[in-house]
Amino acid sequence: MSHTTGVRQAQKQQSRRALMDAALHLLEHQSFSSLGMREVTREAGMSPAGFYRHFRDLADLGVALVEEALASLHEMVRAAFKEQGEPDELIDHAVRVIADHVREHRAHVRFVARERFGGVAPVREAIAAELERFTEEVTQALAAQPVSAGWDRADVRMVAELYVDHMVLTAAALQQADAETERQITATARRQLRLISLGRRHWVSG
Amino acid sequence: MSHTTGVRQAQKQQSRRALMDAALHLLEHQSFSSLGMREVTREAGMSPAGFYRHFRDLADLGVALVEEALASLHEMVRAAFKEQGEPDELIDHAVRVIADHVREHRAHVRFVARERFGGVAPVREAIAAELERFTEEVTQALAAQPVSAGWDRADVRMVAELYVDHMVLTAAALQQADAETERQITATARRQLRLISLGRRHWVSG
DNA sequence: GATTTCAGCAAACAGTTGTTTACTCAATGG
DNA sequence: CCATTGAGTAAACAACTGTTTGCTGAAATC
Repeated sequence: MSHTTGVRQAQKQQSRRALMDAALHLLEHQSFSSLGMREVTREAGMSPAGFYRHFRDLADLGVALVEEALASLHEMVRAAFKEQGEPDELIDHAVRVIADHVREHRAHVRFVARERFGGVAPVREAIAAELERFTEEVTQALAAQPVSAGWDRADVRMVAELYVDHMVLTAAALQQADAETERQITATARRQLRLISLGRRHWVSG
Repeated sequence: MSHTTGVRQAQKQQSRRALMDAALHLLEHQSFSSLGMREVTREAGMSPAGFYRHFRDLADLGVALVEEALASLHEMVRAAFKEQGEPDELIDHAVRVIADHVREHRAHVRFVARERFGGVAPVREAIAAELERFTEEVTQALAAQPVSAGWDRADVRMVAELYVDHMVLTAAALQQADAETERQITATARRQLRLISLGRRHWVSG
């Protein structure tokens, strides 16, 4: 067990984490385009030049953050759609899952919400690409539901976009809310989802 | 007519406009928190010190931009709700009004979309306050419609938030779209609004 | 017409920025 | 054990930042 190889890689990855965590921490009070790389390395306890061993750019680090932040979403939706029960119960469950996710990954959520339309093109585009994949996944899940039987694919996709946008916006609102505001937001979100789901059941596609 | 008083104020306001226009122009490629005030004065053709004759802060200028950008919305919604006709026609009209507005005020729309969750607190809060007033206005307009007869005020408000969020998001998407993408976005938006309006008609409040 | 006001300027201020250079020294692999 | 690799450092770089100071000259006031 004394034969340790890969120690070096582990140390490097630890530094990389430190940089990303430092950035994530600083991003709670500012937006990405105002972030300085000296600022990040300072926060991470590293010398400025060391940064270049890990990222070419700050934008490069930003893209890494996007992938990290949105990776967990895919399994989230998969789990949410596997659930079974009354529509209202499914909605309650989905909203609860989102609220939990935000509470556990506040910094990541804030970052995505802020930079979705932010000023740094590579980051913005990475988020768009990831949300696109996400929307496609939701589209497929919705298409498999009995309610969508006989629907145009475009109509299913349209509903998926509505759901995804609503979810992202709810997460963005939750991320900056205290306990009482969180209650209000989730209550409203549940009713909005119920209204949308009502519209779905009465939609005639084609 | 040679007796010119107020010339001074007019010149000052012209410089103020130049500063705001310069900022607005720079904000097409970056976000507000990365904006420098030397950058703004340079773009406006003014010396750095001159800035302080008009604004205390860059944030101060940002808030002024928010008010300018969202001022026109109020008359927009008033006009849209005064219209009469079939629900689908109303939706088509509303979407067209939004698309026109975005085309005519692209920079303002981009600014609001970007800074709604941006990194500069005073700007973010000014947008939130203005959108809140806007949502309240929509709530009242919706409450006056026959469809909302007997509804909880909270339910009406919930629908208003859904509409406003959807409108802002649509505008944000349109602002960075070419002609073909614009067609797709407006087509989707129309269907989404129809689905929501369908949900409204089948909602049982209370 | 003399006096006051005040928008805008030039210059200087101490800090900070991103990037490059030559370096150290521990982990690696033969 | 010895040579190589490469993560992280310290120092220096020109360029830029926001803000203050004293000034100029045209518009405003009396």
